[in-house]
Amino acid sequence: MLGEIGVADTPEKCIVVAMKVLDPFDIALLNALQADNRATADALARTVALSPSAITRRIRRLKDSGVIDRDVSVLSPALAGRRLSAIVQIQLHDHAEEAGLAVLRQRLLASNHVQSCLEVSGSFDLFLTVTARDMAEFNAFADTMLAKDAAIRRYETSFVKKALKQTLAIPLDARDAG
Amino acid sequence: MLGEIGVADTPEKCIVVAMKVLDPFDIALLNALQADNRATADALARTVALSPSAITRRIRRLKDSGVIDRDVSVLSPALAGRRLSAIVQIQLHDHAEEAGLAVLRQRLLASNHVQSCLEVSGSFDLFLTVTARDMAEFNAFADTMLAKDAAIRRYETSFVKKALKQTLAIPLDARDAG
DNA sequence: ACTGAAACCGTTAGGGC
DNA sequence: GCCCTAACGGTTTCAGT
Repeated sequence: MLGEIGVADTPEKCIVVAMKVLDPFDIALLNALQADNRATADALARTVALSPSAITRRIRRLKDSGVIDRDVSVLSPALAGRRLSAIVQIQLHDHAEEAGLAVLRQRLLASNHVQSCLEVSGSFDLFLTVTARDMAEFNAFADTMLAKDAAIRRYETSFVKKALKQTLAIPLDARDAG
Repeated sequence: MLGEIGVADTPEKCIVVAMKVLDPFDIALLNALQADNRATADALARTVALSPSAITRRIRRLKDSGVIDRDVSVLSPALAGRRLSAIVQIQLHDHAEEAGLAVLRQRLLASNHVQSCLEVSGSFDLFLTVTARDMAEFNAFADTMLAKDAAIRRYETSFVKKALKQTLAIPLDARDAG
């Protein structure tokens, strides 16, 4: 569905395969949808200066071209607050084999306890956000997923006391237009 | 934006009041909607063993009661990959005044460069995920938001080399019912 | 300069809820 | 009533003659 990024056969234009460029209308639309994707075309038409049908056409196009990856519901932070969230910073072995790393990555991505998994620069290599019902479940996760893994040299855990903000929205502006 | 757990100070925040319990149908619905909130009631009815009209009723109720906080579009990771993401770990001054902290928190939450802001245990106090168009914009953010702030003792930045996974989904199961 | 295709837009009418 | 979808007609752009 979505092309791989940045294989720059053409320097500027290949943001997404089927999507030439994003014009200011697309930018406005994407920002609105990142805040509320259940807004009706009529409602969006009041914000974006387009007709409802033009809105729906563009949304359709943005989705088909893969600019919009998915549409999801976000549960209440209050609900999340009843659970346990942890930040896990992982240091890998310097000479870890790629095969072992691939297995680790795959296992982490497959686990629905893992909310985010980022490769980072610095003294640690991987950065996880982990969610669990309680400490027992987190310990089970750590024991089975992290402690035994041969590619992991060490890891450090910080527990989230309070989530003040969490979003995946990317703020776009005119400079993101093609 | 974020509700305190179980504290009903404002109508929108009191989650469990309007929502007595989540039964297994609600759990299944929430898991489905966290993956795809544009799924039609008919499609959901094939997964969840309920009629389409019952589905829409329940979704309506979950939204009104605040269990579902919001519905959003998530942009392509490929688009995000063109930008710069950073993890910023912040250590506050031991004797920082609450007033200064509140100002800092508010400024961080108001910035749309800040994707997540978490209070954590451990040697650092705050945990940020920051998105910026490029290094220049990130530096501008760090200079204006972090470097000058009196409440901040020090901060460490790790740059995201590759985002392998990012979601806000909370995996629910039968034990979350009741 | 002319033309035809393509990509837009906006307005409609029909169907569901 | 509102909402979504599909189809129609008008406008602009641009390549090629």
